[in-house]
Formats: sequence, structure tokens, C-alpha cells
Amino acid sequence: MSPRRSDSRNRMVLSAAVLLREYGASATSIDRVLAHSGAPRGSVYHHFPGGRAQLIDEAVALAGDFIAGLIDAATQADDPVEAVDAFFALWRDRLVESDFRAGCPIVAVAVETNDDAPQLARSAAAVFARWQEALAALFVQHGLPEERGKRLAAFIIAAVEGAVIMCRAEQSTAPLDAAAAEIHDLLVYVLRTRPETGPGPRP
Amino acid sequence: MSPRRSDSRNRMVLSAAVLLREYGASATSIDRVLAHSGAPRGSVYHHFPGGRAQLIDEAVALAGDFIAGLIDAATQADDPVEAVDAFFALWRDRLVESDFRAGCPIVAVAVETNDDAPQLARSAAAVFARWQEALAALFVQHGLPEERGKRLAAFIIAAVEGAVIMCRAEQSTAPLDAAAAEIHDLLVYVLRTRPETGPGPRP
DNA sequence: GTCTATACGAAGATAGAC
DNA sequence: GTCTATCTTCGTATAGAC
Repeated sequence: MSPRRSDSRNRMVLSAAVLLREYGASATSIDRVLAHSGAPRGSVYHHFPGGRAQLIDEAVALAGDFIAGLIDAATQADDPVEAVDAFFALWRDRLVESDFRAGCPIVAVAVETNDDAPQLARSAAAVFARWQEALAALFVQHGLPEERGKRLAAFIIAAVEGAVIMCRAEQSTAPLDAAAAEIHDLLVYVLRTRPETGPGPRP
Repeated sequence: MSPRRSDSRNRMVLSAAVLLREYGASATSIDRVLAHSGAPRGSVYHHFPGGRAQLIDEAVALAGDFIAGLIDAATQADDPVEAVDAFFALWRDRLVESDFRAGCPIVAVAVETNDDAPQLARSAAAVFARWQEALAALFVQHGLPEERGKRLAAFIIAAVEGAVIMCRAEQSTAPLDAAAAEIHDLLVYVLRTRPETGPGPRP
């Protein structure tokens, strides 16, 4: 490892993350990563002794950390409802900017993972867990009980991920917009009216 | 086409659907479908002139119709909340029974689809649309405005699909249970209190 | 760290006989 | 409808030189 780490190595991981979200896990072959990143083919197994699995794994971690950072940043906002709105807007923008080609790289790995690379499923699960913790902390911070905060966080992440898949398939932001609107209204209600009353909305 | 249609042909499509939900789209190769179905290798391109893409496409339609039928059946219930609860329970059972191997075949195709088979994305989108219509009709039937019914239906499908992915990755039903609980409470509130007041929950 | 060459297997698809 | 080759392409991985 050189002091500033290998440049082509970093570019390979970044390219892998981009290819994951646009073409899925199986389509993210070493060949395509090399072509996309411009990295030299001769040093692949020098940088990634674990081969393709290691490369994908690092791309999952990179993308997971990136999104987690955005969630953490949004958490700084005064209003948790605004923070979640921003989270939805983020995914919406990614879809539109990419002309509905960019999905979620973590989902791609989670869906396409099979028995021969069980580590990848665990890595994807770890990313989901980290996102959930960050979101849950935001809700607890604003008065929700611990359990409800976690439940709501998992729910929101699931809705976003499912909606992104549907948007990609039908080339429209409608599903994500629907989820964003429903979640927005739900959060407004849950966070601003008697959060101490427990797990469910009770008029 | 023989009068009762080819038996091995039907078995191939069914096997493809099973493999799709357990191993994903890329892993559902012709070889594996043949091995799983026991169908003869020599007649693959006789039954499916469009090759692998046609096979996958028919599997998507089959699985989509099957789930749509279950939604339609649940719609017959008096209580729409119960119907949606049953929809969640269905996915939960599939996950548990398969030891978290069985995801959603439509999602698998939607996520792994790339530019070389654009028809598959359209087929997946059509299935999502059909599910949405069935669910939306249920809500409209029980007093929700048309637009809100559609929005809620898309939201629920997105939440289910996203949750199933997370459950599979972390080998736990927690995300699906979280989504089911949140949706249940939301539906109870929305459907039983002044559905005429418009798109959002307003205390 | 990077190069070229190559082994090896899997997968999609076609050809022609039966 | 089904069989047995066979072609081609692609992807992972390794070997050994520089």
C-alpha cells in the first residue's frame, strides 16, 4: 500500500459502485469495471486478492457510507420531517438525473446475492442496519420511543427502496412521489401529536 | 401447440419463476431451468423461439398473475385492513417457509434488467401496475378518493417489496413486520376516520 | 504495479438428424 | 418434440515476465 493508496484501485471501487446501481450486480464484471474506470487489467488481483467478490464488497461499503453520510447530514436539520423529505428528494433526483437508470447498489447486491457469496448479503444487511440506526436516532431525538423510532426507520427505508425499483421499471417518479407523500403526512401526524401515546396513530 | 399445451413447457416456466425468486434473474439460466424442471434440452428453442428472454418474460407474467389472483381474492374480504394484513402475511410466510431464500421474482427481473432486454422491464412494470390497480380498487370501494387509493396502493407495494429485500438480506422478518404494523395503523386511521377529508391524515 | 498470455468453465444460440 | 453436437462469447482466475 503506497501512502495515498492506489489511485486506480480507488477508481475501480467507485466504478463498481456506479455500475452496480445502473446495471446490477451480475452485470458488474471485472471487465466492465476496468473499462469504466480505465484501470489497468494487470493489477486487479494485486489490489483485490479476494477477486471480484472483494471488489463488489468494497463498492457496497463505499456506497453505503456515502448514503449514510447524507442521512447524518440531513439529521442536523431542525425538522425531522424535512430531513426525510430530503432523503426522498435525493433518490428522486438520482433517478431523474440518470434517466431512470440509477437504482440502489445495495439493493442490487442484496437481490442478486446467492449462496456462493454469503458475505455480500451480510454487507448489504449491515448497510441497511446503519441507515436504519441513523434515521431511528433522528426520530428518538424528536420524542419517539426507541422501538417506534426503529420501526419507522425500517419502514421508511423499505418504502424508498421498493419505490425506487418500481420507478426504474416504469420510468416514472410516481411510486417514489406516492411514498414520499404518504410518509410525509404520516410523520407530520406522528411527530407532532402526542408521540408519547405509543406505537400507532390513534385519533 | 398440442391441444393441452406442452407439459414440459409449462414446467419450464414454473421452474423459471421459482428460480427467479430464489436466485435472481441472472442466475436463472436455461441450464438451471432445465435441471430444475426436468424438461428436455432439445426443445427449448422450439417452445421459446425468443430464447431465454421469452422464458423469463413468461415466468414474470405467470408469477405476476398468481400474486394478482391472491390480491383479488383478499379483496373479497369485508375489511380492507384485513386484506392488506393478509397480503403482508403472505410475503412473510413465503420468506419463513423458504428460510429467507424466496424473494420477489418481479423485483429480481426489474433490478437486474439492463438495456439489452428492455421488454423485461416493461413486463415487470405491467405487473406492478396490475397489483396497484387491484389494491387501489379495494380502497376506493371503501370510501377513499380515486387518487388517494392509487397513491396508497403504490405505497404499500413499494413498502412490501423493499421490506422483502431487507428481510432476505438480514435473514429476519423484522423489516416486513415493521412495514406491516405501520401500514396497518395507517390504514385503520385513514379508512375509519373521515376518508372524505382528502389526501393526508389530519388530526 | 503493471504487462501479456492463457487455462477453464458457463452460458446463449444454432444446425441437422430423428 | 426431442436429440446430439458445436460455435461463439464472455467472465473468472492464474502464470510468469518486466
